[in-house]
Amino acid sequence: MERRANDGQLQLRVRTEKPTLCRVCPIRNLALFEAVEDGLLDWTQNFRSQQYVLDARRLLYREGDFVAESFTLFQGWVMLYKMLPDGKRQVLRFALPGDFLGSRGDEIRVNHSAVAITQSILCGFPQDKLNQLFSERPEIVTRLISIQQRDMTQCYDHVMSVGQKSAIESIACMMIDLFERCLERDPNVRPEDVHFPLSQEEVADYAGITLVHVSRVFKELRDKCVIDNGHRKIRILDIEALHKIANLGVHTD
Amino acid sequence: MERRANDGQLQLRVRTEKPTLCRVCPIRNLALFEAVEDGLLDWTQNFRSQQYVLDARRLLYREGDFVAESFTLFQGWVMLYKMLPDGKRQVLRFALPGDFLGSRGDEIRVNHSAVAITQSILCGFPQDKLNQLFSERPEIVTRLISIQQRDMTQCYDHVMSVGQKSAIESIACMMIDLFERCLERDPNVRPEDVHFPLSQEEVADYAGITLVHVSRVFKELRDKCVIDNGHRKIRILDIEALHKIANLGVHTD
DNA sequence: CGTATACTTGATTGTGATCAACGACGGTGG
DNA sequence: CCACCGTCGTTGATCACAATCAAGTATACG
Repeated sequence: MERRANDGQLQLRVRTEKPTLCRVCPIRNLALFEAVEDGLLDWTQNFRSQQYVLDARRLLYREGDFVAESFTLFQGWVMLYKMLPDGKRQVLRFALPGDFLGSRGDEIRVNHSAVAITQSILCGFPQDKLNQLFSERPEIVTRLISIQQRDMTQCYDHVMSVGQKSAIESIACMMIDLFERCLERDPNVRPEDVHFPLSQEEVADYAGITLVHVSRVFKELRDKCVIDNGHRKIRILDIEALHKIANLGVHTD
Repeated sequence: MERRANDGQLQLRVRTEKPTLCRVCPIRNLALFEAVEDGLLDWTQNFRSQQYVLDARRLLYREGDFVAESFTLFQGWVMLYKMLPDGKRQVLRFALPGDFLGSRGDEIRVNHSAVAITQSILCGFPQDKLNQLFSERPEIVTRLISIQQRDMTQCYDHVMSVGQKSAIESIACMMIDLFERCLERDPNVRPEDVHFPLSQEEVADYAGITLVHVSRVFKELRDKCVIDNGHRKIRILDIEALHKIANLGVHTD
């Protein structure tokens, strides 16, 4: 194995442009503040420390770090992963706009790393302010619990996929999941315009197979006109076909 | 494939013996009420609906069910799993005494099933009472969030294990995890007395390999005097050796 | 004592890993 | 605009880990 030495610097820049406002946030319905009533949004705004920019390939945090801030991903794609001593990498999750990247407070180390796939914008919430917010607005706590439970559900699906499905099934599942999440974020987009900014290596490390094999599976799917792919670009052509391949369970919700 | 048709009835019996008291609960330090101060325990007690008994091999709930109650496992082992249409099963988690089995309320279907491995006792909390409890005791919400985050961390480790590790590494990880959790629950037990009431098929479905292969791996570990196993009984003989085999990451926490 | 469940072992197969080389594309600097 | 280089992707040959198929033995349990 012995792959990339994970030497990217932590490089979260404070965003210099005028920060966007919670009040008019286009992804709020997906995010932690979904539960907040409109009149309160200028107030919750104050609990956000900064908006940050994270360039592609830069680390948001690294396995073992103490992270004293949580984030809502506002724009871009962020990838969560873990590494083994022998250099093998497992991708745990692809975070899309609206997703909450929560730490466990500054006294506990995170057990995974997070890196930007594309240039990303994040809203930062210092842990202490977040705790204060939680104690004052119980509906936000309820929302957090519900977000965590959804994440757990997705993680269970992921375990199922990696543990029991064949390479092609696993990849089909993954494509369907990402596709649906993209549509959810941009309901008006034409399905044929949806694309994922992922390399085959990232797909491989998510699905628990090798990048060589991903290439072969992609070729097969290309030949069947199910997907199209190029340089860090994957496009779904036939979502129905993917569903047939994916071998989904009955209650994937 | 085409395995067992998952036809066990849901069979949660109300426990007839005198219910145990939260106030003197031996596993409270591991459970949801860890955060509750002693003086309040008689009060929290009232939010518990019943204590239940679930016999071995009986289902607590089934994938797709609406579950209107959450549980704290008081005694026994419970297994969470999902199934694929083709009969493949993925075990998601082994719940041990003190673990919280939380539903998402009665309007959302659970995406996995739960079955007792050994006869188990569970404390039941109806969702509405739980919500009331949460609104009155914020420290319990904090505790729930922290439990969920720990569960997430463990699920990430599981994905890593299933996705990137070899069969023997994956099994070694699993044994270490269970061993540590057993010691945590019974700090005074002699390590050589710890054993897991698991069949090789359950181990296989957790690690994402076949039961035949588990048998071969177990034989290898037996030959090296690392574990000992028999009829639904696995015993750790050499935890150090397991650590060497397990290929653990640095920050598994 | 008989039957079901759990486990073992051998033979064979196959999916996906590994090794290796090459090709395509995009970005950068001259 | 072109040459260069690094990243990304493709393809073929070979290998290995674990799956599958198939019988068998032990153990628990009624």
